[in-house]
Amino acid sequence: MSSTPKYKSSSSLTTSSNRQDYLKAILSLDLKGAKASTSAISAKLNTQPASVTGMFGVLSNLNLINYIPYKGAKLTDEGRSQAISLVRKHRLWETFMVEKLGFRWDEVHEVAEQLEHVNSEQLIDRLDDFLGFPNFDPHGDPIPDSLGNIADRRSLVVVSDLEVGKMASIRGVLSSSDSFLKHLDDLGIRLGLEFEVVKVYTYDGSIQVDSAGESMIWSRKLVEQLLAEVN
Amino acid sequence: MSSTPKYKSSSSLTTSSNRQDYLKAILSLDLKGAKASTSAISAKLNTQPASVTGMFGVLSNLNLINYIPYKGAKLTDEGRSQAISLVRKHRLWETFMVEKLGFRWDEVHEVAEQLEHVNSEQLIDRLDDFLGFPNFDPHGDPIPDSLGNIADRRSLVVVSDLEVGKMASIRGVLSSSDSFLKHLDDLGIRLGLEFEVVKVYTYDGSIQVDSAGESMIWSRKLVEQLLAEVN
DNA sequence: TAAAAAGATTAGGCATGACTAAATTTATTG
DNA sequence: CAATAAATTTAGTCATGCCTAATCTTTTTA
Repeated sequence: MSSTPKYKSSSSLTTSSNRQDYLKAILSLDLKGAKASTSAISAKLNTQPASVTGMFGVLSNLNLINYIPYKGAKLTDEGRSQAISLVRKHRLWETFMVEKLGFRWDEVHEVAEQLEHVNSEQLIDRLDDFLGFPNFDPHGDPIPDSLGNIADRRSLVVVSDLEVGKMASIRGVLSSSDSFLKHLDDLGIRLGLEFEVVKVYTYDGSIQVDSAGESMIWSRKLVEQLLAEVN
Repeated sequence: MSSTPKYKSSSSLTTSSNRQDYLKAILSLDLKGAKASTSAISAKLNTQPASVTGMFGVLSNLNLINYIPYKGAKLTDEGRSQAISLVRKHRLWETFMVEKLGFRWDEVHEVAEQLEHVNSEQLIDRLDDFLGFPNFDPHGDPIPDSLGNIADRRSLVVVSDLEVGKMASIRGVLSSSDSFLKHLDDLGIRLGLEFEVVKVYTYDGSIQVDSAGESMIWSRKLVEQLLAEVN
């Protein structure tokens, strides 16, 4: 006798936007070293734990996760690959909105949540090209490449940790508060800005930098929230 | 006694992507002067007429259409406004894909169908700005502005109808066949290309044009498929 | 280590949107 | 103008995902 499956599996080629959200949530917990429990996922997605149990059954049948009741879910290779693809899309769209459309770094998340579900590998690869194959998004988070490889975020350093004489480029921020981003705007500090650390004032932790022939002083509070990539 | 509504109305603030598709289909028929019958809509959306009847009930309760059973549907002001907003999004995204990402004019429709459902007026207004507030999409169809005004497509002319001495810019095509678009590519004819009609050869209908200091001859078959805006 | 608390799963519903088959209305035509 | 054909609507289902309430498991704690 054939065993009846506990959960119905849908046989579509593409993973629905809904299911993709679950995969992304599981990946996000996994990267933090946390267990993908039904309660943790339900908190992330604003649903009820019971709904998560149901979806775990579906994703399990689709071989996107390995799910052991009461023990949480783990992404399969295919599930992880799809989740990383979503992260790639999300971060590329955020980069597009900030760099090309002039949005502030804290305004783009929600819209990117929608854009990431647009289904076209060609679109995203061309967007990647259009943006110059960036390695990091406006928040300093690494953008996976088209093969799913993720640059090491550790290659970014907080500007306050840079030594005198170092050349570097602004890549992201640790804080996305409105006042902070406005302040950056006022000082002309944008993504990609190249600069050299000229002097570090140990008295108050501020540093003097040269950028595009101009010299300025950045406060300690400022440089502790700025991420850069050493050139 | 209170009358029970024939169809349930959902009380969400935003119109679901699904319902938006219906509004767009109704608008499209309306612009062609055709009646929005259940069969016509079902053909457009690849569904069954019975499904359309159901959705007409829903849209009617939401005051997005006026629906009289057996008589078809008409958009209300609100319904029309939402449909036009979709068309705007669709055509701006198509323009973006062609002009910025290098897609061909016949490759962009399906992806734009997805992008048009991204919900953010700010996003689309900034995209419009980024693209330079274009009046026509790559197919020569007018792009509604942020207030819903649509330019008159009649301000475009087929290049074969231009008179000698006229300055004009390429704005679209009548055919989107692969071979035609490749041919345009070969000749360096792109959207926005400015040119002047120098001579019309009545013998075979070909015309001589000057563009960016260069002179070339376009065949009759070619110019009958090209749309331009007189400068 | 047994009882209580916390977490997860099952059971039973509901809304959205789609489908098929049957019934009804409108249009066509002999 | 009646009868058939075509179009439309109604009735009854189904899949996806969500919810609440009730029932397990697992973990904590006395």
